[in-house]
Amino acid sequence: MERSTRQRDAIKAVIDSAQRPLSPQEILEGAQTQVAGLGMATVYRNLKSLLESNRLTVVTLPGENPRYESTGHSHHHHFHCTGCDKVFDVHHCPGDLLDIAPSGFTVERHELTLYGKCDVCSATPNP
Amino acid sequence: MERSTRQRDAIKAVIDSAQRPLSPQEILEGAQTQVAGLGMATVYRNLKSLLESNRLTVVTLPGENPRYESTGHSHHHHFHCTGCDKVFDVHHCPGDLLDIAPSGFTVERHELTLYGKCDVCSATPNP
DNA sequence: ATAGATGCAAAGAGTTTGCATAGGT
DNA sequence: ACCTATGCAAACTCTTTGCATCTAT
Repeated sequence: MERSTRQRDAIKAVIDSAQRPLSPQEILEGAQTQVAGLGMATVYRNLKSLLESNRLTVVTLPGENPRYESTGHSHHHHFHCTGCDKVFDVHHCPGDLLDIAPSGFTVERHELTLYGKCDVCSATPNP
Repeated sequence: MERSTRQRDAIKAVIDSAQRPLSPQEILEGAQTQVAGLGMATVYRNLKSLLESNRLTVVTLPGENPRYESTGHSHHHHFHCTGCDKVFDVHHCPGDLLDIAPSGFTVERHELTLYGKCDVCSATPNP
């Protein structure tokens, strides 16, 4: 069975407490404040097992390396602000996308990313 | 100015004639049928310049390496088959996603990816 | 003739894996 | 005691870059 180690607990804690998806590097640095000698391989191994058990979700933005966030939250999407480059959760969903796939195709799930200006950047014409 | 070479022409031709986004490897293999000695570095260099001049679009799917497709296809989305791992264009669109973003947010564009089984994989219970 | 383009190989960046050891159960 | 998890380093994959050569203009 899966053991509870200081490393694993630290990694989970960093991801769970984050307000946004984190890169492996950010996760490493965050967890290293609790477990000094933590290595990147351990981060990746834990990310992998967390992903396989669906406790983690990958967030892939164009041109950027993958980021990871806790699955605990309900189904949601992302809003990528083209002004400040932050990524926000969007908890609404267009739903019912089964009918837009070509006939014969079976839709299992979907990912939606919105691009635009967040509330702050919308209110600030020129940063 | 930009020169017209056999390599560049072959690379463009492969991408333009594809009905789906292609990986650098697929582009290399396709273009090599026309230009035997073509190297991967040349593919990447051309992808880069095509991207910079907006003649190409990156398609970045979670957990996948980037794929490339020619710009100028009308607005569409992607369907990622979890069976054969190919990516298909989806020309329908749920449209009108402005209202699902938080208030104060301005939506400029959106990306939608469907996951499931393509027609071939849907018809083949066990590969 | 000249400057951009190519091919090769080496270099980078990110991620994975083999192996000996530490540590949870 | 057993056996998973870790740390380190090497291996791997994907992408970029340096350099000599080629070639379109």
